[in-house]
Amino acid sequence: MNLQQLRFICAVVRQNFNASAAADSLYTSQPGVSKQIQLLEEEIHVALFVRKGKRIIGMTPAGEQIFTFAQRVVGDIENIRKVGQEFSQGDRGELVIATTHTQARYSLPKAIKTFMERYPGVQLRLRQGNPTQVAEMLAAGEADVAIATESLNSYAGLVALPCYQWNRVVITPTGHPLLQSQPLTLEAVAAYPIVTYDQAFAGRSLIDRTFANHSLSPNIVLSAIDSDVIKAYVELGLGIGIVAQMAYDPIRDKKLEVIDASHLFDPSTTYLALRQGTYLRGYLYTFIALYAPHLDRNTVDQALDSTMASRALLPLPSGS
Amino acid sequence: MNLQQLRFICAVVRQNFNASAAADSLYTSQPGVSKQIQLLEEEIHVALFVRKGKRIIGMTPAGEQIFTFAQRVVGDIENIRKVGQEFSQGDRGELVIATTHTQARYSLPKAIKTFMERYPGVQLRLRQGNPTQVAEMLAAGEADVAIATESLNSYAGLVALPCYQWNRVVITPTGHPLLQSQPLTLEAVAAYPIVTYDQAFAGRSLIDRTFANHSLSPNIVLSAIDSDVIKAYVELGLGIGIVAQMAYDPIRDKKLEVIDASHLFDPSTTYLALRQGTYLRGYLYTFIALYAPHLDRNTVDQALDSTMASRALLPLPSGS
DNA sequence: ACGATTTACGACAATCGTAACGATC
DNA sequence: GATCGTTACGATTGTCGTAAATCGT
Repeated sequence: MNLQQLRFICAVVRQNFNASAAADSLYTSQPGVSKQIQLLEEEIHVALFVRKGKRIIGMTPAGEQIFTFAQRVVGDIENIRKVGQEFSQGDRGELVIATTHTQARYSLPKAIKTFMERYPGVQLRLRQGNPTQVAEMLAAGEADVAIATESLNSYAGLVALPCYQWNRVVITPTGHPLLQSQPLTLEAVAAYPIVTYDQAFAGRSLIDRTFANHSLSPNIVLSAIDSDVIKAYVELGLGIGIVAQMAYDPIRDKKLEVIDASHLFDPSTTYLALRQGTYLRGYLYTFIALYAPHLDRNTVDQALDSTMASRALLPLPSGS
Repeated sequence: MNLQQLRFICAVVRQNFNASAAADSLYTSQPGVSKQIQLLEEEIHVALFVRKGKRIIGMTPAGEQIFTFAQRVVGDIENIRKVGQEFSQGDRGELVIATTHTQARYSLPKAIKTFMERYPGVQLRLRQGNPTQVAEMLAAGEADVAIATESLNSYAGLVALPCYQWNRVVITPTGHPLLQSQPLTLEAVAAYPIVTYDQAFAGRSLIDRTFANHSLSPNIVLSAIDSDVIKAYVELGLGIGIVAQMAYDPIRDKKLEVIDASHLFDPSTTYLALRQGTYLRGYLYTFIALYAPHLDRNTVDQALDSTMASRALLPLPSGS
């Protein structure tokens, strides 16, 4: 048995049972992948993959069980590498943050700036996507940490930590009639065409729910992935915008006016997620503390361990 | 990086930082072990072991962290092997039970007999030792399951499941004066020389505690590891015996008389322990259910997982 | 001086990639 | 016919064990 063989298994599964794609993803030849998998199957006398003729189309039950172990092994090898880097070159390395546009653009810059000054040897990479993609990147090991407002809680193998709460503002072109209605009500907002976030982004589901709870059917004329696009279309007069408060910049956004809407919507919470069972580089703790000061090293460790704690002894059965 | 390298690391640690012993335990040459470890250290640019000159005397902090991961990897490789065996030859294999003499002699035979009839292809091995050794055998992966009355709860990485409760009897040579004292009291027992279990065996600590709680200092003239030895010396008239009830056999032990002592001592519980994170062969579940019928497969799985369950989300800090 | 570790070296085995073949959609 | 997987083969690399050298107790 081999590490390579286990890596190949994981890659083939992750590439939807396509051995060629798996080979590409590991920068090796496809025959090598096939052969190693065959060798392993031969060694343990069990078929791991279901083949239809020569095509791999799925896993056997044994394969599924073995896959879970193989995954953990591959992850642990990665962990060992990270420990090595941590001790050999503590403040050099790579930090990959998977996040959404809004976080990358508005909530992260400050922490990232401080971090880069303190760790000039760390290469920072931002990988953007929608919250689901962000969670998947983290789960697949393509990122060290994920930051997003939705979808991070439900993923198995990930631990989500609350970072901060935020609420929304309504933005309008200058001189918009909505600016007169004081105080702002949901009904007033729903009377105008609305531009806001795409489904599954930045608490869009909460916006929908809020309107629905008041039996309102807002006219959402345009939905976009990021706050900047929304602002641009609001500037063009296509409608009023509902965006995260942090996305409004009074200096930059001179052509927009802002009305606080925190009394209309429940606050949303932005989470930071980590993969369970992974070794965290020292500078990652630092970064997390910079971004969310209440998440110090102990708190983070505890949260990651809390899933492993709480040993429960079974009670004795009533009979002798 | 290599599986072999990780195995070597684990072996060296387990052999108290003796590379030669590690090599022997893995049936390979000692230079090979040294070389592979050096190669790994070179690859990750970190010393794993602390050397005094050429002698390995301990681990570096990095080494300790890596060791924990290496251990898990080695365990998972073993798990993969077991899954393979389970699916390729479900009712063939090996079952190693680490247990104490009393369990092996008096509580296990019935379950083992039934088990062997049902699984003629499984090689059963009983490994005996004192409760601490039993726990260590299990933790080291030298046994699949451990059964003992003490010391199984405190071990990290092991999960202990209660099997059954039992109490003690006093045994005497025929015609012993103690047989007249009805009902039996602790004071009466303490008046005679006593033969019972060795320290750390079969609830000996509970016996000591019970006497101590009554401010009695029993005269324990002989302590032995197993019930049979105790019975032999009681037959010789060296004293009265305190043994587990199950160890008294009215047919075999014709030269002994028995007095129930369950009103004098609190019951003891015999536990069955498993290593966390190990794949359990199907027949092991069967065996456990034969031995302790309330421990069915689901119950066991749940107990093994319960340490991993209970995800807890941290509360938000009070300030936004 | 002995036990233990590292270094050196040679034989062997395993792995990898290219090329050709077979099957499937 | 294009994609995907297996087979075949040669070059390279890595691994393992013996023998010798080195270090520390």
